[in-house]
Amino acid sequence: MMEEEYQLEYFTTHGLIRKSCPSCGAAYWTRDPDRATCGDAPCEPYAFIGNPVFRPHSLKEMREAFLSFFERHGHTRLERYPVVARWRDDIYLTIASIADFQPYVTSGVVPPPANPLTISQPCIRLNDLDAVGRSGRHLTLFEMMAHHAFNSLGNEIYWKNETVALCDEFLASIGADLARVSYKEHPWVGGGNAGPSVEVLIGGLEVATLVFMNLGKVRSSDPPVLLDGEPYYPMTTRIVDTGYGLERFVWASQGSPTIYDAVFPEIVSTLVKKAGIDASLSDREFRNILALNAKYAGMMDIHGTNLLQMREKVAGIIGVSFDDLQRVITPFEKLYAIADHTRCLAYMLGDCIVPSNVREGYLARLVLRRTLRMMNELHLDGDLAELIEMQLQLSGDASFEQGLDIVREIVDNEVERYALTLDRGGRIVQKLATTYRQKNIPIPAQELVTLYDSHGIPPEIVRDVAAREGESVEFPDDFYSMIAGLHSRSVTEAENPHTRYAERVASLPPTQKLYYDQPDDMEFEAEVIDYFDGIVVLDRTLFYPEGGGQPADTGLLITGTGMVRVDHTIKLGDVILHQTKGAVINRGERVKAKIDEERRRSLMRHHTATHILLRAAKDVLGSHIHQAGAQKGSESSRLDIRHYKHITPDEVQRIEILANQMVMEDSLVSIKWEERTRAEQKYGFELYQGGVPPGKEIRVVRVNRDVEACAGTHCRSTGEVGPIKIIRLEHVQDGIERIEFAAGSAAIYYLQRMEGLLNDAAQVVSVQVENLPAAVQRFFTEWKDQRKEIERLQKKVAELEIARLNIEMIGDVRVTIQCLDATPQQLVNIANSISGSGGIALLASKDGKVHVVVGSGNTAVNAAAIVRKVCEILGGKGGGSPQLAQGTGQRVDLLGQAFEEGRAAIRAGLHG
RNA sequence: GGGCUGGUAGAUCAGUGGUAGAUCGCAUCGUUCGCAACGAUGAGGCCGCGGGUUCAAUUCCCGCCCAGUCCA
Repeated sequence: MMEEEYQLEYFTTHGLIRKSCPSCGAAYWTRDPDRATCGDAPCEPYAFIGNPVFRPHSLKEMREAFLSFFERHGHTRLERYPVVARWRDDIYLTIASIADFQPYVTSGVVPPPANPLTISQPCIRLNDLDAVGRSGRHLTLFEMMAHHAFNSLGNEIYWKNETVALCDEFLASIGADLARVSYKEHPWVGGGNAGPSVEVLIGGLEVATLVFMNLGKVRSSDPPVLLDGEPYYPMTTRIVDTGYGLERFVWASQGSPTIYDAVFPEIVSTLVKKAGIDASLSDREFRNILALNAKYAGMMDIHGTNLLQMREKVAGIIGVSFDDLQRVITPFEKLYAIADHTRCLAYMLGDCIVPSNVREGYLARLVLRRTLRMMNELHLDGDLAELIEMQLQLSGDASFEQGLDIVREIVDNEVERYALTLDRGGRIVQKLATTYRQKNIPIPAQELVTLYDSHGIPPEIVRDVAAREGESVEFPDDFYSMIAGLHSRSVTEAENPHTRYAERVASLPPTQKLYYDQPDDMEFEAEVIDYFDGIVVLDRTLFYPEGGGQPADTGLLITGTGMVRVDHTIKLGDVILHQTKGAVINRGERVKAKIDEERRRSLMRHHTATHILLRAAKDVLGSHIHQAGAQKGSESSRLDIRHYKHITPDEVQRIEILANQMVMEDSLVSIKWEERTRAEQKYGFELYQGGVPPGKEIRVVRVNRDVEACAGTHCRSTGEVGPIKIIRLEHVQDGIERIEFAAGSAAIYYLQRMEGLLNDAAQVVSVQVENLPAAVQRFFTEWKDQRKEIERLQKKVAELEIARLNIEMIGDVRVTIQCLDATPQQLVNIANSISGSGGIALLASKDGKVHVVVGSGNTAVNAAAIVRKVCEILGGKGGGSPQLAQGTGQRVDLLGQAFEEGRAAIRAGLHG
C-alpha cells in the first residue's frame, strides 16, 4: 500500500511524526518523538496492566461514552444487529460491525440506514477458541463499537482526517494521554475489499482499527493495486469502517490482569467462589504470578500447539518454575474461558440460535460442550443454565428475543444430552479397554477414530476412561487429520441444466411478470419472443416459475394451429422459460395461454398456509422458530423449522388450531415492494425465512401476523386458504422438525382418506370406529395370550406323544424312529425331550413335504449328519447342531427308505 | 445432504444360520421383630418394520423407520 495514503493533514498539523518500528519494521505516527517501538504487541509488553490508560469505566459506561460521543458529533445511533447474521447467506455469525451492512449497503445498492452512524455490535469469532482464557485477551464474543461513514459520488460524509480526529478526541474524552497513542500503518484486506488502515495503540494494546475501504474487486478503468498478489480497483463508494474493541477499552481503563477480570467481574468472582479457589487469591505471591503472567502472556502469539513453549518462556521471564506457573494458571484459564463462553452462549441463545449438529447450531453446541467440559474439570457443581441466565441479565441488553424459560430449557436439554453421550461413550470405552487389556495391547488409533466419528467421544475422554481401566491409548498426533481424511470427498455440484441457455437468453428483453399483479388471473395473451429446444419465451407471462419453494405452473399455450402443453416454467435472469412438449411454435406468433387453475390455486393455498403455520408454530413453540426450508405441493406441503426438541402431539394440535383460527379471521394478505433497509428496520430479520433475496427492494408479504420477504403467489385473504391439516411430523435431522400439511381441498381429501381407513379397519373387527382402539388392544392381548397357551399345549402334547412312542434299544441307547402327526415345532420339542435324557430321536411329519428332526443325546451320533443323509434321500436338505438338526424333503414316498438309512447310520454311529 | 454406529426382557447389554441369554429391576415364597442383604421360584421377548436368499433368518442381503454421531 502506498505510503502517501497515510500522509494525513491531521497528523502533520497536530504534531504527529512518522516513525519506523525497529522491532517489526512497521511505520507508525506518534506525538512522542522519544517513542521506541510501534507500541503493538509483541514489540511492547502490556504497560496498562496495573496502570490504566483511561479513566475507569464499566462495560456499560464505556459503551455509552462511545455511542453518545459520536451522537454528539453528528452520528445516528443504531440498535445492535443479532449475533446470527440472518440477513446474509455467506456467514453464520456476525463477525464485525461492517457485516451488518454487507453486502448491499457496502456495494452501494441500498442506502445505509443512517449516514454517518454509530453502533456497538456484539460479534462472535470462534477461530481463536483455544486461546480464550489463556491469552488474557481473547474472547469468543466481543462488542465492536464503530462509527461508519458511507461516501459516494456527490455525497461525501467524511474520510481519513475526520476519522482520525474523531478517534483522538474520543480517546481524550475518556482520559487518554494522546502522547501515548500511536497510529500504526497497516494495509487492510478482507472479504473482497481492501484499503489503507491504521491500528490505534495505547499502553501496548491495540484498541481500535480505522479502515478506509476504497478498493474492491470490481474492475474499473483505473490501474489496479496489487495486494497479496490480487488486483484491487478503486471503488466509487468509499467506506469508513472503524472497530473499537469495547472490552479492550474497558480493560485498558481498569488495568486489571486480564480482560476477563475487567469485563465480567461478577461472573469471575462467582466462579472463583464456586470453584473454591477464592482462598488462594488472597495469597500475595499467587496474585503476583497471575499478574505477571497476564502481562507477558499478551506478548505471545498463542496457538494451541505451542502453548507449552509459551508458558515455559513466560515462566522464565517472571522467574517461577514451569510447574508452579502451570498449577497456578490452569484453573484460572478454565474459569476465564467459562466466563467468556457463557456470555457468548447467552447472546447466541438469546438471539434464538437452536443448538444442533448443523450450521450455527453446531457452533452453539461446540461452545456449550466445551464449557461443560471445563466446568467439569473445575468440579463446578451448579448448572450452566444459571450462569447463562446471569450473563443475560448482566448484559443489560433488552433486545434478546428468546424467553429466559426457553433458554433454560434448551441449555438443560443440551446438558442432559451431552451427559448421555458421555455416559454411553464411557461404557463403550470401558468395554473396549477390557477387550484390549486381555489382548495386552493399547487401544489402537483406529478405534479412537471410530469412537469419535460414530459416537462423538473425543479422544481425550477415551484416554481418561481407559486410564481408569488401567489401559493405555494410542493417540496419534495427526488424529484430527485422520478424521478429516475420512470425510474429504469431492463435492459434486448440482448444475442447473438450463444454464446452457444463458447466452441465448441474455440478449432477450426481460419477461413481464403478470403473476405478481394479477395473481388471480389464469388466462392471458402474449407474443412469442423466442423458441428453441421446446422452450418458449413470451413477452409477458402469468406462469409462475419455480422458486422460493413454490413449484412452477403448468398449463396450455394455444396457437393458431393447435395446443401446446407447458410442463415446467423456470426463471433465468429476468427471462422466464416455458418448457413445452408438442407442436412447433413460431417466433412472433400470438398465443393464448391458460394456466392449470386447480393446481395453481392449490399451490397458492399451500403457500399462504405455510406462512400461517410458521407464525402459529412460533406462537406455540417460541421465538426461536425459523424456517429451515419448505416445499409446496398441490397435494401436500412441507415446512421445516428449527426446534430443539420433538414437537409433541399436544403442540401439533395447538399449532393446527391456531393456524385455522388465522384462516377464519379471513384477514387480507398484503403484498408490497419495500426498500430493503427500511423493511429490515420495520419488521426485523424475521423477514428472511426462506433465504435472503437479492436486490435493493424486497417483496414483503404480510399474512395475518406473519411478515416475510417472499416472491411467491398468495391467496388474497387467509380465508381462501381453507382448512389446514397437519398430516405428519418428521424429525429431519438434529434441530430440524418437518411439518407436513395439506390445505384447502387437499386437506379435505386427506381427512376423507383417513376416515375411510378407520372405517375399513373398524369393519374388519366389527366394531364402531370409537371402539376401535379398545378392540384392537383386546385382540392383540388375546392373540398374545393364545400364542402362549398354544405353546403350553404343544409342550403338553409333546409329553403325551413321547409316552406313546415306539422305542427300540440299540445297545443300551433308547432310539425312536417314527413319523408323527405334528408340527415341526412339536417335533423339535419331542426330539429335545428324548435327547435330553440321553436318547436318540429321528422324527418326521408329513404335510405335502416331509419335515425331519433329529435329536441326539449321545455324542457318538451326530444329529446334523443323520439329517443330511435322510434329507438327501428325500430330495431335500437339512442341517443343524450335533444335538439337534432339522431339514425337509419333497419325496414323501421315500420316507420308509429314508428311515432305514437313518436307522443304519445311527446304529453305525453307536457301534462305531 | 453424505458417511459411520446401534435397535434383542422394564433398564443395561451378551449372543447365534438350527429350542433366545446374562445382570439389575419386578412378583411370590423363605430367612428377619422389621429393613437391607441373602436363598428359592416365577412372570416378563412380533430379536425395530417390510421384502429377499435358504430346508431353516433374531442372525446373511436389500429397502424403510427410529436413535446417536461426525462431516458438508
